[in-house]
Amino acid sequence: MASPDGVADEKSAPAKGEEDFETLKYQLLGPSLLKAGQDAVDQQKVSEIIYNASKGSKFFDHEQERDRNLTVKIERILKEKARLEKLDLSHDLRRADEYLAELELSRDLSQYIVHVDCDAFFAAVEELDRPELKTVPMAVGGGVLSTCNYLARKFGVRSGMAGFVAKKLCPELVLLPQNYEKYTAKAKETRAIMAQYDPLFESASIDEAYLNITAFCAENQLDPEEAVQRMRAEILENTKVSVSAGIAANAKIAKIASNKNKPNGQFRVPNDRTAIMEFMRDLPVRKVNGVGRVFERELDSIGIKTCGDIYPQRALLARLFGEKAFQFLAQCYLGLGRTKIEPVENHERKSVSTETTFHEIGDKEELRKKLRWAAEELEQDLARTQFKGRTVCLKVKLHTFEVLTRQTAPPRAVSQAKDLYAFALPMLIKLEKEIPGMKLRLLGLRVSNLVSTKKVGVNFFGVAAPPKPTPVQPSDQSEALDVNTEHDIGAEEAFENAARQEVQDEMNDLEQLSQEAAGLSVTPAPGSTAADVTEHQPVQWECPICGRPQAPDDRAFNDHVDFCLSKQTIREVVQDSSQEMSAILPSRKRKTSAQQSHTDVDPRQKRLFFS
DNA sequence: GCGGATCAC
DNA sequence: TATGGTGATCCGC
Repeated sequence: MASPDGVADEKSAPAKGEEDFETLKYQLLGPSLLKAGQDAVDQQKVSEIIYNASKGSKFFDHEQERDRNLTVKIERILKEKARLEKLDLSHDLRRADEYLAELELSRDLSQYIVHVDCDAFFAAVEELDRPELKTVPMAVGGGVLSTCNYLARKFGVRSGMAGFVAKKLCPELVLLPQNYEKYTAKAKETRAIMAQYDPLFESASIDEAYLNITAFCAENQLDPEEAVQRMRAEILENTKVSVSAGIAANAKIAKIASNKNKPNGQFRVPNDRTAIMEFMRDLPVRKVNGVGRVFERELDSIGIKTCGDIYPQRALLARLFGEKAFQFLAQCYLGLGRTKIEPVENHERKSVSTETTFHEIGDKEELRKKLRWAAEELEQDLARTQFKGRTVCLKVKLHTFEVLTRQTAPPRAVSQAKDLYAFALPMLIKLEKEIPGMKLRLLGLRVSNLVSTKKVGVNFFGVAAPPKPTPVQPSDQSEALDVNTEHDIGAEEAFENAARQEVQDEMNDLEQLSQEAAGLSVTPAPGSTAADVTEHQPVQWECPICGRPQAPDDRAFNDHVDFCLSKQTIREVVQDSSQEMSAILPSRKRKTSAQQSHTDVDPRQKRLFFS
C-alpha cells in the first residue's frame, strides 16, 4: 500500500505500513492458551508457526479484519474513558459501591460446590482402547481438534486448533477421528459415580459436572477435600479416566479451581471471604468463565488484568461495557457465583439447530441441496428433542468467513423438513439477491421460540400432567399456560386441575394446528397425536390467516390474529420469489389432491420429497 | 424482534 | 491441503 503523501508521511507515522501483528498473533493462538500443559511451551515460537501456517488464507484475512475492528473498538473505549474521567463520576462510584454492598449481603458461604473436569477426556478414552497412544503426541478431531493428550500439548497443540496447523507444530502428531458414542458411554460411567456424591449433580458438558456435596459431607462426616479425593479415586479406579476437581463456595470459583492442579489433581478455595478475595485479587480475568479473548483485550486496555484490578475501575465499567458486564465484573471481583446446582434436565431449551461446513459453493442448485439437507437434519433433531419452533433462522458463512443470519416467524410452529425449507429458502434467495455471486462455506438452520410436542400424559382422573419445561412466550399464549410453572398444592387442586386441562387443550390445539403450519402441510408428523386431540366446542371463529379456530374462552385469540397478520409478510416474501416457491408452497385455500393424499404416504417416503 | 458478536465446550 | 458444531446471551438498533 503506497503512502499518498510520500516521505514526510512515513516519518510522521512510522507505524504505518508495519502493522502491529502482536494482537493478531495472540488471537490466532486460539482460545485455550491458558489451559494446562502449556507451561513448558515456547509460545513465541508456536505463535510464529501458527502465524506462518495461516498467513495468506481467507481465514487469516478474516481474523485480521476482526482484529482491526477490535482495535478500533478499543480506541473508542479509551476515548470514552478519557471523556468520562473529566466528568464528575461520584454518582457512578456511589452506585457501584451500593451494588457491591448489595452483592456482599447475598454472599453464601454455606455450600461446598465441586467442579469436576475430565482430563483430556476424548484423548484419554482413546488411550484406554489403544494404550500405545499414551507415549505419542495424539489428538482427537478432524479439521479442528477437539482435544489432545498432554504429550501433544508440549508442542503447542491445543483444542480448537486446525488439524493442519497442529501437524505443522508437531509433524508426528497422531490424529484420531471422533467417536462420540464411545465418549458418551464413558461419561455415563463417571456420572454414575458422581451421582453417589450428589444425586442432583449438574452435567455442564460431556466431560464436566458441578456437584453440591454439602449434604454428602455432613452425612458422612467428611471434609470436602477428603470427599473429593475419594470421588476422584473412585472414578479413576472404576472408569480408568482421571479427573480434576475444584472445590469452593460457588460454581464460578470451583470451575477456576479445577484448572489449578490439572491433570489428576484438585484444589480448594476455602469458604472464607478473605481467602476468596485473595484468590480473586491476583486471578487473571481471562480465567473466569465468560471472559474470552475479546473481553480480555478490552479490559486490558483500561488496565484490568486481574479480578483485583476491577475495583479501582468500578465507577466506569457500567458506562464503558454496559450494565450486565458491570454486574458480572462486580461478582468476579467479590468472588461470587451461583450456589444452586441442578440437573440439566431442569434447564429449558431455547433453540435447536444444525449447521455444516463444506467446500465453497456458489451454485444455486447446490446451495438448495444443502438447505434441504439441513432441513432434514433439523427435522430429525426436532423429532428427537420433541419440539417445534415458531422462529426459523438461516445461518450462512460466506467464503470470506463472514457470518450472516436471517430469521423469520412462520404463522405456526414448524418442525417438518419441508416447512423448514419452505421458510428458509426465501431468506436464502434474498441473500443471493443482496450478495451477487454469493459463495458459502457453511449453511445452517435453527429454530427457536420452541413449543414442546411432548405427549401430555393423562392420569387416573383424566387430568393432564403438563410436560416438564414450558417453553412458551407469555406474550402470545393464553395466561393459562403459566400454571405450568406452579406446583401442586392441595387446597387449590381443583382450580389447578381445571387450569391444567386448559393447558392440555392448548397443547393439543397447537399440536393439531401446527400440522398445517403456514398452510404448507397437511401431513401429520409420524406418531402424531392428531388422532387423540381433545374434542373442542363448536368452532365460532377462525384466524383469517392460518385458520386457527377460536377455542372456548380463548382470551388469546385476538392477540393471535394480530400476531398472524403481522407475520403475513413472510407470504409476501415467498410470493416474491414465486417461481421457485410455487412448487412447494401452494395456497392453503386450495389444497391440491396431491397434498391430501400425502396424508396417507408412509412417513419414511417423506424423504423422497427432496430427492 | 432482528442481526451481529462473543463465549463455552 | 486449506480453520467445527451446538447452544446461550448480550448489545445496538
